[in-house]
Amino acid sequence: MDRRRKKTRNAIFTAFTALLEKKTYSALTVQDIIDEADIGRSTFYAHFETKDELLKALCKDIFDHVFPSEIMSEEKHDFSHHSSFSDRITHILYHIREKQQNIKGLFTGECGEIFMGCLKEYLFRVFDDRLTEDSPVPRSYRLDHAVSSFAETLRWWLREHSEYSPEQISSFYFASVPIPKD
Amino acid sequence: MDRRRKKTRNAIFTAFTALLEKKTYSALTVQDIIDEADIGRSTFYAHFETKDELLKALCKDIFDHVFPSEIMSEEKHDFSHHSSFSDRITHILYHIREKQQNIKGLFTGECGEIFMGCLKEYLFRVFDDRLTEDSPVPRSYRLDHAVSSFAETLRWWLREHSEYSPEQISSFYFASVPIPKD
DNA sequence: ATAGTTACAGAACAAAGTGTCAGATAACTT
DNA sequence: AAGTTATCTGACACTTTGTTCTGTAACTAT
Repeated sequence: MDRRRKKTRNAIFTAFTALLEKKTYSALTVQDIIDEADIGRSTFYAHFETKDELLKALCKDIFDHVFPSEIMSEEKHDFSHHSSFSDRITHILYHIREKQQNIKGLFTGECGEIFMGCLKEYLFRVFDDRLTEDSPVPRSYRLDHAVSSFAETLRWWLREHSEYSPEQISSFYFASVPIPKD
Repeated sequence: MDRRRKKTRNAIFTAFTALLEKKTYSALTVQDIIDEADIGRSTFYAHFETKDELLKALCKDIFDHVFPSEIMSEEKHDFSHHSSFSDRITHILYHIREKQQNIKGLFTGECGEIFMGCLKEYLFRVFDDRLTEDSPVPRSYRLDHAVSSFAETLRWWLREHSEYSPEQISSFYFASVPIPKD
């Protein structure tokens, strides 16, 4: 990828994240981003069709870091030789905390819907093979519940309770959701 | 309240809900609502300052119906003589299903954030006194988890699994969340 | 019933944002 | 060194926004 392209893309991401600390997502205009990133109008549209596409691209960037391929279900075979499921969850929590500053503003406000939606897509793949087989409750419900609960746990954590450690958060989660820890 | 005011307010609500089935919330303009409701421009602004305020008002209207005062925690004393907590939950589920058509579009898309936020405010009051006292997990987390899980349960139900009865949904919920049923 | 109040329609308005397009310059690739 | 690609500046028509004005119709209270 062209250096110039990388540089501009990054400038847009940085401006976007910075602005989200001052304004809400819906109040944020493309014009604001252009001014903050100090780029030409057409340059923005050369990178992203809309504000929503920009947000989605940013989410993907973040989650590709938070969920490295060895943590995803598909590759779990290598991983599970070394560690339990709750270890995988704790790993994810550490990665989330690293990106805390970028993520915080995305949980709240109107962009939360898109951000949480993207987060859940990744989580579905993490939790998909962790459900017990026999239950009177539909599998679809249990998977949705495990995923949604974890996503909301992250939101609760970063919103106002970041004093807890990743290990503590993990224990809170497994104490509240019927998912085996290993 | 003035008849004319009620009538116009209702026309706006109706137009708004109707439009949400064709367009997403963020793509919806005040102009669209004005045209659909067939009212003057200044009339809209005489009722609501912004699109968001309109949405919030609609949410309040819906939830004041879904959560009648006798179901809310404050008034539980009268209620609990006759029925268990899971009965109260089932009552809520019936009310939700009644308003299904109005609610469905509000769960998804960009307005979901505001809608879910409003829903949770009501739910916090319903669940506040239903938590067990002694637990190693912080009370704040357990309350947030119970509320979020229930809100997401409703979303799951109406999104793609409305074939289940309120009683079934209630049983799925209590099977997955550590909250006493009575 | 009459007088006073309140809500609405219609139209006009400036201000701001949107998305696109052309031409010029600079940075990159081979 | 030549060709490609990304960016920049400026401009464009268009839509949306929120406000203000005037006249008219509907309501309320005495």
